[in-house]
Amino acid sequence: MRLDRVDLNLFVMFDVIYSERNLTRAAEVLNLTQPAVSNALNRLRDVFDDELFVRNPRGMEPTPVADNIIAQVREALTLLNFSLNEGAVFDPLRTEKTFNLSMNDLSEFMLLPPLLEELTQQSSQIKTRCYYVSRDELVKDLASGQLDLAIDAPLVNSPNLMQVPLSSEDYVCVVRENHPEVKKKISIEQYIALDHVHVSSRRSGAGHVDIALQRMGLSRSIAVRVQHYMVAPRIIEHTDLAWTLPRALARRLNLKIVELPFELATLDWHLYWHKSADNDQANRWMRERLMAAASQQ
DNA sequence: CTCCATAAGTTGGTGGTTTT
DNA sequence: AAAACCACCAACTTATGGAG
Repeated sequence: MRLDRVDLNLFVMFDVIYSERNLTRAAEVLNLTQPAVSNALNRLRDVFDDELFVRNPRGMEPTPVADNIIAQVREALTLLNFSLNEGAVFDPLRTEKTFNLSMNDLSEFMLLPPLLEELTQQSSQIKTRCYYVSRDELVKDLASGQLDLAIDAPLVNSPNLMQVPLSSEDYVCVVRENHPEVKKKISIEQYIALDHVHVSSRRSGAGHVDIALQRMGLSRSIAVRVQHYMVAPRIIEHTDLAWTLPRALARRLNLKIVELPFELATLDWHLYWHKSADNDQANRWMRERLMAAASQQ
């Protein structure tokens, strides 16, 4: 078999199938339908004259032949990928690329203004599209290239994802100015006595604050639970509710800030990208911009 | 029920031929 | 030599069958 008779894309598929051990998931990563991958695998089976993957309860398990060639295939793909990015020098001033970023509304609020300010100052043609992708879809979307980067809590783990800590914020409590009970400081008893706003993208389950309180044998009353950070400030303005939030956000609101009367772990955000984008100049450039934006807080 | 394979139909790209 | 045309084929899609 000669190389010029083989579709080199089949090796890309081989790499993904080997990682996923599942043709349906491999298809999602490759942005194809399941039968397309099934057919491609058949073509690859012809090339190697071997089954390459056999179905069993653990998924599509590689044959010894597949195990033998995977390392070389990956090495070759890495080299090809590298030469591809070498050739294309990324010029942020000329590229019209659209970056797709997954982040929640808090990250959007905190990071987009400094990021976009810098982009416009450089009169760059780069466009940004932000939408939140849930954690179970994140790895797939980053792998397929639908997403370039994601910002999330340090919970997402996958061998193919790269990550770097982006920011770390301690929490404070806010109430409206002229709140009848809360003055400059509050005790833990006062904190518990207040009714609270809680922000969480999940529909139920204990949050950060409540887990910390539980450890001390305490609990608080949550009057309203909402999914987005940016609705809470207006709720606080119009009620006597309290809200526990990252300090960097609190500083940007016209609300009374009081220090928490108990220890609470920081809120950490990580930046995620797929390992195939690690050497990509555009991706690397945007990572640096986001890290710079995060450090300006 | 989940996941892979196959069938049938569609489409976009390639190479060969003819026309300008 | 370039452009226009055409026929073919590979690889995709959707729909469906069938194995574990």
